Amino acid sequence: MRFSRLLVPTTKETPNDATLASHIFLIRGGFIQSVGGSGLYNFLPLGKKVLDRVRNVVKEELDNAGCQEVSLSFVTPASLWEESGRYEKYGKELLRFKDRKDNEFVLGPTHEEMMVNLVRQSVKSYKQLPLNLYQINLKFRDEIRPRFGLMRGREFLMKDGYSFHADEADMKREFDLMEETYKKIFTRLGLEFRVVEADSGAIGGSGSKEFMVLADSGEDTIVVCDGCDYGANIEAAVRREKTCDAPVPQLGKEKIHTPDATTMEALSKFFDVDPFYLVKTVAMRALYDEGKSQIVLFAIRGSDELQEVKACNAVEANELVEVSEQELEEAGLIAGFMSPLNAPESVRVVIDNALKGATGMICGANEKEYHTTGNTIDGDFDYSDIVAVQEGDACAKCGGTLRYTKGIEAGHIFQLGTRYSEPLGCTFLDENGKAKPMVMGTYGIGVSRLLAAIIEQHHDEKGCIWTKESAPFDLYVMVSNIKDVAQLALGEKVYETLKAAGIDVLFDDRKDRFGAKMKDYELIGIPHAVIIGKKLSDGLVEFVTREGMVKEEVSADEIVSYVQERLC
RNA sequence: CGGAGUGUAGCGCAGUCUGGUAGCGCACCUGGUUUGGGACCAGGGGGUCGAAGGUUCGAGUCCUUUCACUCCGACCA
Repeated sequence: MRFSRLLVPTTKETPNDATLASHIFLIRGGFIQSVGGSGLYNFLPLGKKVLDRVRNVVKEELDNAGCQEVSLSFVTPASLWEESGRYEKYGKELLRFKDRKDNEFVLGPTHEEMMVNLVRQSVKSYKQLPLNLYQINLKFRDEIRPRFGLMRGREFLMKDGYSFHADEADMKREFDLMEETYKKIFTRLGLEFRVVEADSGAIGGSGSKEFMVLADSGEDTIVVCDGCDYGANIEAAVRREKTCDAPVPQLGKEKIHTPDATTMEALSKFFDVDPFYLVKTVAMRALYDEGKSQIVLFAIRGSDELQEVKACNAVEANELVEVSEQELEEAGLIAGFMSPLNAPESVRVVIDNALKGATGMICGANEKEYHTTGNTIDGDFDYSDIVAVQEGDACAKCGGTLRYTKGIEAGHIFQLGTRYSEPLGCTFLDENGKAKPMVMGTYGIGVSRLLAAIIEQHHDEKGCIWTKESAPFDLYVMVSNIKDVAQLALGEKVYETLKAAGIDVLFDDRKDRFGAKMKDYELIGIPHAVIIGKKLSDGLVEFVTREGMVKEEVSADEIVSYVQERLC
């Protein structure tokens, strides 16, 4: 491709809303273009090329693993979503609309329902199983707050795969195969990543794993162990039960006047006890289908933090929202002095596993300006793991030290079981002619997000540094001064020869000066370049490696074979 | 959803306080010079000043309403 013919609107200036390297360089490099903000982007020729190359890597590895590509309608009938029960569960992120006949539709944010619908219509026998179908298609999620360019757009390209099995064991086999396949994909793309245990979110199911591309700018916090290979999203991370060196407070069962002790810190000072022996009670409103809701008190140790996703799962709510003091009062609760022990009947109580059987605990009294001491937590409550693992906690697996790191969720695989096949009636006949729901797995990769992830990991202050398999071109060839007949002639020859040899070359034949072209090269970030310039009079050209901007002088006569050698 | 901010040329911004015929940089077009680190000179095109209503002889500027976008927060009671 000749640069003079390519639409690459590179800019010197940074769009004012871009803060992340990937966002800045993808826009400045002319890969993508914002569509009036709000998380929508156009892919320009360079961006489309990268997208296609990444997509091809994904497709090749999946096809190798025996998956089959399909393409489902992006517009999906609302009735399917009602059938699965997700029409409400998914909430406001579902973009709903009506057609001229007043039929309701949604733009697919993920396609479990559609794929199950496809399979239930065409698969009837155990002989047709297992089956792994995927597509690489647009998705739309009406995000609360789109940001960071391609990292969290509303419309995005996603690979979503679904597998169908006769039994649990076969589904697990496929799940492991997908984990291996995903590792190959991310490795080929040149990414440093970590596979971690995860929460299943709105998709549902159990035993899910996320593929986290490690980057400080990642939106997810992941917990990793120094001692073993344990890794988990903070939303799902577990730890070895915590202990406290400070002694159990020897206070009898009493009600104490504690006027200003409305925070854990103040309470800890007031009684001079470690927060470990305080009960922190967090009130939240749990939202359910059909507008139902309930106030829930989550009780954890004062030294812990509530993990909201875990808490939400513990009460099987669609969402947790905060509760105003007024609402608390109406429910018979007093902010700052709440207790799970004698809570009003209308509120639900969930107690963290770590508190089960705890003694000597200090709690609110459910009475203004009073706390009670000497409590033992042993009642007949709902117990659940609802705390956030903290840095320095001990690994449940090996006892090593856990620490936080940041990651970009690039892939997520789930063991779904019959979560969708059952309500949607996706059954098959087994060897005995009995109808059974299929056992499913589902597997996603954020393909457009991967472009951002690659740049987050591979860039410098000057621009992008694409990895071999993601680069928009294999090689960039620059003629420094196109008015120099010898330079131009060599450039044309190198371009044509390498192109014929199957190398994808971007040939910079623009009239611009050396500096401007160099800036563009560095911004666009093709892995290697050949620069034909002044030294051609001495029979020399330069071979450049974008990573580190390493320049090597090569004889002009040998440059073609040199490039072929280096690019293989 | 709460808080803050911004809407003026394709992009980045000034002008708004104090009302008087819309400006700068980048990008773009024409001609010329220049060619190893985002060149220079000369000329040029491009605007319903987010939208609606109001005040005024006159509104980008003041008032009211509204829409959009961006940032921060979402929880330790």
